[in-house]
Amino acid sequence: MQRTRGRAPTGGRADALSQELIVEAAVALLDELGERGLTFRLLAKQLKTGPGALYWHVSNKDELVALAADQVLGHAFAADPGSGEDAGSGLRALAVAVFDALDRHPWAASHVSAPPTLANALRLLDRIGTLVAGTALPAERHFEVATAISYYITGVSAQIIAPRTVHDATVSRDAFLARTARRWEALDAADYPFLTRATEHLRDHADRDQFTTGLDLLLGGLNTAAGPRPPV
Amino acid sequence: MQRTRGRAPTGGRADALSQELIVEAAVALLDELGERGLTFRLLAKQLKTGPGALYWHVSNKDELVALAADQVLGHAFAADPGSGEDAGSGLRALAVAVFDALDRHPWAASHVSAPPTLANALRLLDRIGTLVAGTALPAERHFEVATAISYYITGVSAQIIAPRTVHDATVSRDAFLARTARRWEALDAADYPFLTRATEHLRDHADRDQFTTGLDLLLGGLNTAAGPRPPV
DNA sequence: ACCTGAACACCGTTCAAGT
DNA sequence: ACCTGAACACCGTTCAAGT
Repeated sequence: MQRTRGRAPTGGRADALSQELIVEAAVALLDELGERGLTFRLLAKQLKTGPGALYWHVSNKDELVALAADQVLGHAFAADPGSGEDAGSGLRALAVAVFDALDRHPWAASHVSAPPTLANALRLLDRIGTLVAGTALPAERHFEVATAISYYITGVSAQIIAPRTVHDATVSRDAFLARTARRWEALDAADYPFLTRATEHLRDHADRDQFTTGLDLLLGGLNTAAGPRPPV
Repeated sequence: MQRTRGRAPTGGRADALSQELIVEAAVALLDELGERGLTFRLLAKQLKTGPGALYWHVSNKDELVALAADQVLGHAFAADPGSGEDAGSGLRALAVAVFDALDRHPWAASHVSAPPTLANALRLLDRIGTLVAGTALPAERHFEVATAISYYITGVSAQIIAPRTVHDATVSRDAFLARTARRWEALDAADYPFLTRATEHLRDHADRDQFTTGLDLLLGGLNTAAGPRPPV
């Protein structure tokens, strides 16, 4: 299970493999070729070994992709300005940093899963929880609220970002939205009264704004839940 | 693209294939064996044909799974009591119906993707939009708010439900939570001040409550956003 | 128009053998 | 302890041939 950590702990060959090295190379391949493009054969070739060698450091492809996605999640902490402000703005900044990190590595979005078990996912939930704990909310609600926020961040990011991994290779985002808008327009207005009038919004929408709209609703709900006390 | 619809439009053989038949059989196999267990060879055998025949009705496995997931989403409408109440309770009932439908078919959770293009996903967003339109919110915000709610429902459901498809075959949910709780306890309290104290909440938590906690926060935020008018 | 099934071009993963 | 690479047991998908 644990296998090697650390890089060539002394006396190892200079070009020794390690889980870090493998995950790093996997991220690069995933960025370039997507999840289907990542292959143990190809990855092994890049690292100048045989496919079997990789299995000494990761137990299978699922674990490898999960580790790679957690690596991407880690980028968010580098971008996040960190605390120093009130809980509300801290949560918002953190959420946006996660969205942006996943936005740059779309294949990762659908692989950040709950409850967290990997290093950076754990860090994320802990940070959210600590911010929530600095709120007017009663202590017994901290965990459920922190979890709800964490689920929103990763779940909604995945909803918005993951579809890109399917289409982007073949059609551009704009072309996809335009085609979808045309399909909505062609629907029967009696069956779909809302969608048939909403197509211009679909064409114009910015993904990041979609994410923050719901986020602000959720964080706004926090104020309500906490009662009329200092802003969260 | 379009291929056959409808079942044996007259003069067809009684046992003729159709997309509906294929999707129905796929749902059954997905329920039983999960996404990896669904195989064109196996599916063809169940339907007493060769694998090639399926490609006349669906273009590939991705499309088949997407259609199967949309089928599952359709179950939610059967369960939903429907309108007759205010927007807030209507949205809540619809959201919970979707969660429960996905809960019964966990493999589907990660395949409901946005923006909607398939029949039931379209219906869902239209229904949410219609409910939101019956709110005090200004009209120009209807689309973004409806989308935000829709993203919450499918995205957070997927976060909560999808992990089960990975573990359930090997370990039970309780065993997984217990193991995760133990890992959290073993973390350094200085690095993870929140998580190390939260493990009992993790063990006790009910998935469905996690979903509704965030949902109520989000819907509560709607009241704030709409100003002090009649409840949404 | 729709079905058949063999064949192609891959995969992830294992494992005996090496160093 | 770690690496090698051939081999196993599959896949999704295609396509010439049938009805």
